[in-house]
Amino acid sequence: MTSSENVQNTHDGHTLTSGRLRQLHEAVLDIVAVMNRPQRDAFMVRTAGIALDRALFPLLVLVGKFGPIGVVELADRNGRDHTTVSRQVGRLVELGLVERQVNEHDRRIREVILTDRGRAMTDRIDEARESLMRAALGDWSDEELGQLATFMRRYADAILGIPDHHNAGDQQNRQFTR
Amino acid sequence: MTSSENVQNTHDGHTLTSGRLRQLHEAVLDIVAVMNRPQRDAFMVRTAGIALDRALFPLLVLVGKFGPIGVVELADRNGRDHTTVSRQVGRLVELGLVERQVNEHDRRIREVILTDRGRAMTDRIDEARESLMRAALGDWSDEELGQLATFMRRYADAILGIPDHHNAGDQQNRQFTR
DNA sequence: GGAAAATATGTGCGTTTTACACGTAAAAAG
DNA sequence: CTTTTTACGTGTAAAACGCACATATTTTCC
Repeated sequence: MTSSENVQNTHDGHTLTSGRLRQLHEAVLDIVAVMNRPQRDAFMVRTAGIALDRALFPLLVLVGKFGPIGVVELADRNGRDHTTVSRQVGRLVELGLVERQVNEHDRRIREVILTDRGRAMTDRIDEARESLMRAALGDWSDEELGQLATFMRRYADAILGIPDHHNAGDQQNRQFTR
Repeated sequence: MTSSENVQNTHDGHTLTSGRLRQLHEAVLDIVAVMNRPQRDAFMVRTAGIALDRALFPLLVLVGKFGPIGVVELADRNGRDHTTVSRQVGRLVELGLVERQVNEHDRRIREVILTDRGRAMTDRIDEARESLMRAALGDWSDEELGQLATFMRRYADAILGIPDHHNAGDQQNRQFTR
């Protein structure tokens, strides 16, 4: 049952070697590692010139990117329980960086949106990130960048499409805490 | 200073539009979101048939992928302080999933490696992940998959290359806690 | 139309996770 | 060979987190 030569036919006749998938997974792990580096956030926040709790930074960025956005969706994108995110949003409100507003079509949803101050901050963060990305990707050709972006988008959509699923709390909702 | 038409020349004459970079960043955010979903880990762990604390799972996978690996490097890949990871490794040792061994050439480093039991577990996790990936990427052609993997690897290397850097704690080592 | 189920959000509260301060040991730099 | 840097670990206290539970709104279905 070693997987070194494991090959499996897919429904439409293509084959995916384990090796290729592992290679892909390894690259993704590296990317996630970089994105999860706290120093990375720290640099951006410092550039933006504002002190912000570690846990709040990714939320602010997500609100900027995907807002107006509900707490549950925000929690999903952030990989945290919605109760945790709810509290963190509360802190962002206190800091004057975001606001809540009831969704027009579904009054259960209290959308989170950036305030002017929050927008100013994410703008500076975007600039900092863009600067870093330019430095990292400066030697890529325009065509290559286009292909990269296309593949990334397509891959993201593919894995986003995996049924939320498998996991979907069954037996108990409890997490598997030891 | 709006960025809608912001274009900047790079050292070798190419241009990177902000739009393209933003598009790329958004895709990366989606990917990271999926990877960070706790339910995802939960599913894998359940598949592997063993209860494992949430925080321990990513470490086990990293040790399997990159081990033997030192605590500091593990901490970097995991985006946590090395003291945190040190303790978590201790727990993995207690669970009999990993072992520590002093590096032969640098006795400061206590490499972390999988035990047979740990390897058996990561093998099952790998199978579960592979199954998910096949489901998600089953309709990609072999050529496309190759390109995807290549681009991912190249992008990972590019951002891994960003000097650890900018951030590098200066004034104080203290994190920017509020 | 209305009961039942599903979804979105939020608070109480105990647990888990995390990082800073500090110390030791080994290697690298000078 | 002294100084600096790097790797690792423990004490301690705070931050982050999630489950149980409750409310409000929408959706489902008979």
